[in-house]
Amino acid sequence: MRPRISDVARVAGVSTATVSRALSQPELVSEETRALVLQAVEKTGYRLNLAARNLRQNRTGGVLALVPNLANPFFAQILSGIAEVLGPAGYNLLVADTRITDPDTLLEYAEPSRADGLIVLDGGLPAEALRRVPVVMACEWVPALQAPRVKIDNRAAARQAIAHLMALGHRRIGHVRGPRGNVLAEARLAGTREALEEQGLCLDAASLYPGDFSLASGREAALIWLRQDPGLRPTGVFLASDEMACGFMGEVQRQGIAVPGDVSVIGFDDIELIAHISPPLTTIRQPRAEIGRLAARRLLRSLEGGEAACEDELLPVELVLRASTAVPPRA
Amino acid sequence: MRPRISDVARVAGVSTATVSRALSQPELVSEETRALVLQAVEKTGYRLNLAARNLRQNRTGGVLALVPNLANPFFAQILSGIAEVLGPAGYNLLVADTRITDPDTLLEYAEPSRADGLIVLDGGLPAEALRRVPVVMACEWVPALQAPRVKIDNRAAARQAIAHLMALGHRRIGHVRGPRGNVLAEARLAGTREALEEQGLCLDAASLYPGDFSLASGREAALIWLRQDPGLRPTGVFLASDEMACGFMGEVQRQGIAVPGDVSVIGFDDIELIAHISPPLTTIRQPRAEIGRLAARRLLRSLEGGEAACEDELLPVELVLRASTAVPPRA
DNA sequence: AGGCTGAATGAAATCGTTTACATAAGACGA
DNA sequence: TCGTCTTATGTAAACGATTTCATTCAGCCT
Repeated sequence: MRPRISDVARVAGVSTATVSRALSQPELVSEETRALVLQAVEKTGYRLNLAARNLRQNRTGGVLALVPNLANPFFAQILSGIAEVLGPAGYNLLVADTRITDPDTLLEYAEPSRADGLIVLDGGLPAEALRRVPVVMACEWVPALQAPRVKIDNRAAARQAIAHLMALGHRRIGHVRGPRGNVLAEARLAGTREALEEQGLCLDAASLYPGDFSLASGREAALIWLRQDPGLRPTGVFLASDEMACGFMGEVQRQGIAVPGDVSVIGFDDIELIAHISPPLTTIRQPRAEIGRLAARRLLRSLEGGEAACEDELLPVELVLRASTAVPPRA
Repeated sequence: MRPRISDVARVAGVSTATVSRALSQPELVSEETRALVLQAVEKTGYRLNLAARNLRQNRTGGVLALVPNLANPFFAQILSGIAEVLGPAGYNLLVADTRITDPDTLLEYAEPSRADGLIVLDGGLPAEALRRVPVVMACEWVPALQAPRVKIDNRAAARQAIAHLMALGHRRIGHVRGPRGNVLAEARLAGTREALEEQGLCLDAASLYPGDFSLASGREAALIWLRQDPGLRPTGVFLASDEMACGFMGEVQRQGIAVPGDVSVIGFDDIELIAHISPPLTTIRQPRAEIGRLAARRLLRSLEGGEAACEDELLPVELVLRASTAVPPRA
């Protein structure tokens, strides 16, 4: 049988209260008692039962991350940042994939007896389900939910991407958007529109390609682009995710189109891989691990300090120039 | 205040025992009582306190996955498979990154009061730390630990890759290995050696490149390869991970080498992206999500059925032919 | 000396469930 | 009709910690 706190108490010749204190609030017991207790712990091989502590303290010691797609490397790096902060602070990291988990179960998850707090990475969740515990949103956000958001300025980032293409001399510029309704996709699209309109250009329907952030949808966009009139189609394409940019570039290259000779391509996120393909992809870097760390710290503050201010935290992005963008081809 | 089970009992006019039974073992109470209880639950807004249940039942309801690197998409997909099985079975998925977490904390994690079971994805962990709860190993494995392993036949898979290159006519074949001491890296290297030796060839030192599965190390291997005598260096290279293959191919392409015209490249894993770059990469597909699912099922069996047999589970791999391999260039 | 303070400790209540055991009421066969 | 089962329920004891409150004792001030 596993030793309990009372076994330690007996061996040390003190009460369970003292053992408890010696272990979790050492400054409350005398030095000699503390030594006695630690010795008894060693001797008995005692290990704290977390369920018991959690019950008594009415907490779980865990933080739940709600991820739209665990298989996506993008989120993996955010999780990594979250774990980095949570671990040392004494919290477990629980993860749930919101696409896999059915809505009822999800409701059960976002509950004080499951987790002390929530980090939401999926902007498509129902706000009502998330009101029962402290929440921080990272990257994406649920518009109806009032809670701290740790994110980048997607609109400004998109403008930066477009500005880059225009600075190179591109005038026919296309955009492959993310999924409809997704907050990131909409913000990036809006930024694209704005940047173009400021220069008297406009994003016409033929230059706006559907997409869903996935590789496959980037490829589909390429297929559409390839069918368009070479004299009219965009010479520069901004894609709302690096994955799509990869899919796009791979497909046009296979059809004999040169990047950046015939078309410039710029992505979004700066996932690791795109620096290593040929040509390396120009992109907007998003500090993923940092977003995770910040979100976790923010949540810890809510958990420990009570109610924190609900301001958004905007992280800077960076335009990473590589070899997939260049001046447009001569007509 | 959150309603407790006794509040429900009062409202329903029954005892707490009956409420508990009505909720978790409905077949034990009469139909009318059950209805009464459910009504009372609805009315009071009662939600089960998991900490209390866990304490009483002496379980945690969680399974911990130990991942060597959360930021790696490879593991993300395995996690996805694990989550898919665990959720419906009523278990939480906890994850810990073994590189981030310090060893002491890790020891605390692999503990009955933290998690009911463990899925180990890191072969480099100390076996002693993992003996306190049921364990299943997936992909990688801890040699000293006797526990079920869900994995592929890495050696046979490597032989398959080499056989493919030889069938195309390659005679000078290179291998970029994974990190030293890693069980996967060693198995793939062994398979490579075997396959070559069976055909009277041998893997000489100049054709064995160091690596650590990462993109960057693939690129380094490419730099070495590029410096070697074009008449002597390998015409076909098998890399122990797709990431390395990407790094390798990207770098040689940038130096004007054609793939597969000048050198054939074959990777390992079949991560999604490599099907979309140019040229699409030939590789060995590993069923990642399936590995995760299987490992989770296996663990559930241990948790519920008691001691299960400790046999390894070998999943099939598949040689995926794409465009990065072809006949060797004429000398 | 008496009273007050603060530190160190212990006794016992508490957290919210589940479940072993006891009880009561019908059903059934002999 | 009487035991004997079965079914449905209730009572109360766990589960293993933390924490409130009370107690003891030494030190210090007046």
